[in-house]
Parts: sequence; C-alpha cells; structure tokens
Amino acid sequence: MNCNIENHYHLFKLHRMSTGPDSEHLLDLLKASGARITKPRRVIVRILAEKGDQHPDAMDIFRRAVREDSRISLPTVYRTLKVLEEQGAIQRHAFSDGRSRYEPAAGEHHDHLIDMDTGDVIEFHSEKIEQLQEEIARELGYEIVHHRLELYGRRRKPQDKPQGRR
Amino acid sequence: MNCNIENHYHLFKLHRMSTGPDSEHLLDLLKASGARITKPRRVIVRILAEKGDQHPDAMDIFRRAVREDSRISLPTVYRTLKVLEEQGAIQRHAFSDGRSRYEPAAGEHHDHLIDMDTGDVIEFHSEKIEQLQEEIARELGYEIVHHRLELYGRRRKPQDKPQGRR
DNA sequence: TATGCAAATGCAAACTATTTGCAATAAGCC
DNA sequence: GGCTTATTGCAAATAGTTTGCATTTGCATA
Repeated sequence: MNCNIENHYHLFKLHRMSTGPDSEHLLDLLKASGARITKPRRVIVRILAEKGDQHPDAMDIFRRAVREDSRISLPTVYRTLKVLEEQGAIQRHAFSDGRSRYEPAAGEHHDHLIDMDTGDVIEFHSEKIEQLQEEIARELGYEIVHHRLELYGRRRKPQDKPQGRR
Repeated sequence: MNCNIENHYHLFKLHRMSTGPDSEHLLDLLKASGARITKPRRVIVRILAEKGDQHPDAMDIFRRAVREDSRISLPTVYRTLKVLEEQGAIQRHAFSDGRSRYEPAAGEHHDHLIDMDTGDVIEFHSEKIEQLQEEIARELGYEIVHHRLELYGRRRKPQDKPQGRR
C-alpha cells in the first residue's frame, strides 16, 4: 500500500534564474583552472551572464560579442565555450535543431519545456521525476551520472502573442 | 521524511524490440504517403528493420546499404530517412554526439538509458514519469507533443552502497 | 615597470554532418 | 511498352564546429 503522492502543487518548480550567474564567478572558475583572463573571454563571459536570451548558440554569442569588441573571432567563442564547459561553468545542450546551445550551469539541475512554436524555453525541476529516474536506473543496474529531459509542446490556448524567436 | 511512495515493481518496463518492425510495414507507410518504392528504399528499409545495431546513424546505414547495392548514395540515404521520418515511420534522435541516429518508430514511445562506458542503449518506458510530465506541462499551460528523456549512467558494481544519489 | 614565454587569438582553411541543383534514371499508371 | 514525374547519383554547396600556424598578449617573474 502506498499513500497518495499526487499533490498537484510542488509537483515541480520553475527554475529561477534570478540568481544572476555573475560573470565574476565564471571568471573565477576560469582562473581556478589555470586559464588566462583575456579580453575576449571577459566579453564572452559577460554575455553568458546576461539575463536576456537564455540558451544562446555559439553564433548568437559571437554576434553579441562582436558588438562589444569587433575583433573577437568565432573560433575564440568556440574555444572559450569549450573551456567553460570543461570547467563545468556552463552546460551545452543539443536540442533537436542541429546546433549546440549553451547556458551558465545554474547550480541546480533542471529540465526544459520547449515551445514548438516560438522556441521559448521554460526551465523546471521535478524532484519526483528525478526520484523515479534514479529508481529505474537502479533497478536496471545503473547509477545515473546525468540525464536530460525535454518536453516539446504547444500552448494549450491560442490566446497569445508569441514573441517569435528565429 | 515522507511516506514511501515507491512501488518498485511496474515502475517501468523494458521496451521489447522483439516485434521486428518488419520492412513490409515501413514500405507500406511509404507507399501510403504516395512515395515510390525504389530499390534503394527497399534496401534502406530492410536495414532499418534489422535486429542488429539499433540506433544507427546515416553513415552506418549507408555503409551497410552499399554492401547490398554498391550504387546507393549517401544523399539517397538522407532523403529516404527524411521521408520515413516525416511519415512517422522512424524517429530521429540527437544524442549528445553531434550526428543524428535513427530507429524505427516502434509503436510505443520509450526512453533511453545510455551506458556511458559502452555506449549501449537500454530502452524503457515509465507510465508514471509520462504522467508527471503531462501534468507539469498542463500546469505550465502546455500540451506535450513529444518528449525526450535520456539517462546517462554507469553500471553499478555487483555489491555496492545502498544509495549514492548523483 | 620591463621581460620572457607559454597560452590565447585571429585568420584561413579543414572537417563533419547534412542538404541541394541538375541531368539521368526508373517507378508505376495508362 | 510508353509516358510522366518522382527519385537517383554525382558534385558541389551549406551549416556548424574545429584546427594549423604565425602573431599577440596575459601574467609570473625579475
């Protein structure tokens, strides 16, 4: 027998990205890994820490970086992203659209709900689902190192004014 | 603590791929969409229906196809995969490794547990998780069109510590 | 503050995965 | 079998990402 678990509230929580992943922190991580703090890196890290468009791809970042310092190159963007990823400072996601998108590794893990019409990404976290995953893996003889959950959907009511991306 | 909600059995089920997604069926789907059944398509579809390596990428398929008919070209493989995908006959997955991998859309949806050491892919299905997903999406005002859940993990040693969360 | 050297950069070019233009070929209906 | 048009193979184009290399630059040290 088991008690009722279906409490519709606290089923999940939206991921709050308010805690601005300040660029200082990202720079610290870089420094800690022995990397040098260069001008391009400062710019890129600042962009990643911006509130705006979360989950930018390399080209998005490059375009914005160029506005701040016209001589930054795309390879440098890629190289910096790679270093940051290796340092665990950011996370790379491969959604279903070919290119990789990045986001500052906001301490806590979260999943994504992607709006198929606008491309908007909503972040959420469900401890319940995580637990189920752990259990399933355990029963299959595995230990989860990381996971990825993406929901692709559409708004239920056609009442809206999508802020169309892409 | 909260009461124990976890019923360890019927938490999930392994996805049985025994029901060979016979190539006949795939060809029917193609035919139904008004597409022509050509020799290359026959070969590609047969390969997709094979038991062997599940989740091959386009190049895997191409290599095997060439063995059966040396004049098949890579673009044809891609084009055929695209048609099949549009027809819902196969599904394309973008795991974390750049290229796309395909698998016959085995009627029922399932998720993946990827063995990080061997690359093995275990397919499972958890109705419970699916339900939670639906609920979360609904509360966020969305209707799920499809989703993707991938667990990346390592085998646990035969006798190991009880828990070990993340 | 000046110096030296490895790390990082910019550029061009290379790669990988995938797609497209086009003329030749071949399904499938008559 | 012939006709029409989807499909093919080839080569070349794209998109995203990475690499070789000469040059610049951060920063530890003097």
